[in-house]
Amino acid sequence: MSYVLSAVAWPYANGPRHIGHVAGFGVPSDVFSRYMRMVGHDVLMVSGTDEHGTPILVAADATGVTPRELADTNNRLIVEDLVALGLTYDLFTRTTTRNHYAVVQEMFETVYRNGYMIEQTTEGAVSPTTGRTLPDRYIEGTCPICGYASARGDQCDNCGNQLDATDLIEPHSRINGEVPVFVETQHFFLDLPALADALGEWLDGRAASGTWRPNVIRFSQNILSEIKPRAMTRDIDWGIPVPLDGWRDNPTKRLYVWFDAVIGYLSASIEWARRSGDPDAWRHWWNNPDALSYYFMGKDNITFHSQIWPAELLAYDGRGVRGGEPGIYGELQLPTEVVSSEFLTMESQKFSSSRGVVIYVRDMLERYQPDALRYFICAAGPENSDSDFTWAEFVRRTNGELVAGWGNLVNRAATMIHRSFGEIPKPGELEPADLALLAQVSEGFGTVGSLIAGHRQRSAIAEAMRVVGEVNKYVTDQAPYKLKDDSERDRLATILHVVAQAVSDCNIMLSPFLPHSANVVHAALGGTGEIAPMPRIADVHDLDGGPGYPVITGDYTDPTPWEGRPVVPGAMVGKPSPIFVKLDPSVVDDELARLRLASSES
RNA sequence: GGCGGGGUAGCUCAGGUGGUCAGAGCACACGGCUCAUAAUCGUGGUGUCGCGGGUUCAAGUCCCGCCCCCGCUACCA
Repeated sequence: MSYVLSAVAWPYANGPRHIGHVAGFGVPSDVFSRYMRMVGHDVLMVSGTDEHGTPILVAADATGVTPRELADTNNRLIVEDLVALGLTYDLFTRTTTRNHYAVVQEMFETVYRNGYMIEQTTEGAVSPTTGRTLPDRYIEGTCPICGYASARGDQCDNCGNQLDATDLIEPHSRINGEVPVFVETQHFFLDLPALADALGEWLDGRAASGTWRPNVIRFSQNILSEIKPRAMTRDIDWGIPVPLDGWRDNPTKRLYVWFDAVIGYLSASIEWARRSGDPDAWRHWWNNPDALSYYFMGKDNITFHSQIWPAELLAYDGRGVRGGEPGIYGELQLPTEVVSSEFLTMESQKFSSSRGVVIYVRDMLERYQPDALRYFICAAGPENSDSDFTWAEFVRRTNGELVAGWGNLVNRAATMIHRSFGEIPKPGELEPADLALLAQVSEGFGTVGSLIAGHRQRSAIAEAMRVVGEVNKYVTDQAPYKLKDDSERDRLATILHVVAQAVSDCNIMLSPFLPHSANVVHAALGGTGEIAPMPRIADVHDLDGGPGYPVITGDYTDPTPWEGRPVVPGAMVGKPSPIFVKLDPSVVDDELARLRLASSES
């Protein structure tokens, strides 16, 4: 068994998250982590909210609060949403903890000492009133090539040409309309070319493993060919101070949000260890060459996980052309696999909070069961290509597959057992049909498991549902409801025992995908305790004297093994109530009307 | 413009390394069953695999050209 790090993308705390976000990083990472625990690995699943950077500063200014206040609000919203979805983080923290600041600064200092942070002078746009850097994207003007009036500082959306902000005719800030001034400014650049060979070697090795999704490895190798130094500091007053003399106390220089955000995987692991009582426990996942690490995200984050983050690690380890020595954390391991998903669209449109094309996790969970959303994401999510969320498809998947396929099987099984015996009956001698069904279910664990391990969750859940279909077929074929004579009582007991066993096993097989209902099904068949662990929110103190904050954590030790588990004859089976809520078809029109309203108001 | 992904039955989509690869689910039709949230089980598919060339004994599956859709394009998380 191995140490497995589930490194889940850090949701940005400039607002609540929508279902596209959790489809990309949330649910897939949780399914994977739950499964890996069930097969016996030591899983550490960490993440948190990413709270630095210009967008949060801008959003805070717009609403008249401090960036910290804005982050506090959104951090708690996001924490509540992710817990409601049942995502089993060992620790979900945030980037504004003192622990994170210290880890980030240690990374920077070591990378700097090893010679991979180079100081350069650049020209940047700043707001004359605030003195803050204006990122190119926040500058608008007329395109010097085609004359389009709303070209951005980085490119023109009309003619597609790449631009420099200084090229724009009549440039102005998209934030407040003022004319930016261009000034010379000093910044630290991560010397990616000095790390390119090591990065390439690592990527080649990962490519050779054949386990990465093809588009992810291809994209990663592609961007390596145009690698150049990249600024890791900003002219901004919201972020982590640069830990060097002359910079540390400069209120206008901070580390780039992406430099610090990816370090969150390490800092969260360290925070988890410190809270666990064994402050060095994180080293099992980070210093151990045999440990495995999987990074889950949407495709817009690939660059940062297959280039920037590994480059930071290589620089920290001293493995670039300039050599060097690791810092106090020792030699840190690079990602085993970058598991990127594509994008979910909404009724064929790109999600857009500003245009009202969106459904927030919170709104979804207020109206529908968390496992209904999880089922949709697992069965139809953007795993290897973009996929579309439509309300019609959501209702169809829920009613036709979850309710009619799986929920109904549980219900018919429990009803028959309850009426005939009131408990799980003792089986008589098993007939070939009984053995054949149990064998199919048993094989399902191997098939479904290897699909989850290979990040093919759509196929995995489809296979599990196919097994569910086999059980439904068995019930129809054996027709236990026709066995009413006393002379048939033994056979009836045997069939219903086999059904109970098969349903119980399917439930374990589905539990990584549908953890909430797994516990309900388990109880309906007379089981005790929970077979799928659930996360909880804990309000904690900052370990180093900062303000307190909520975290997601949980006890996921002693997992249900990934295999069939004998049902216990004699366990009480009461009259069941439906597991899943069947949706009224009017849901489609109602939700589409809601969507139209939201987009017309925006 | 560059890079990437995609165009397969009415709909949603599977189809690593070329030879049962022409498929699944939904929808639809008919039949069975009645334990179950009218749920379930069985039977039924004559599709130019975007278009045009090419390689090959053999191509959705490889090569070239073209058309269309989508995403990304990094100091925006």
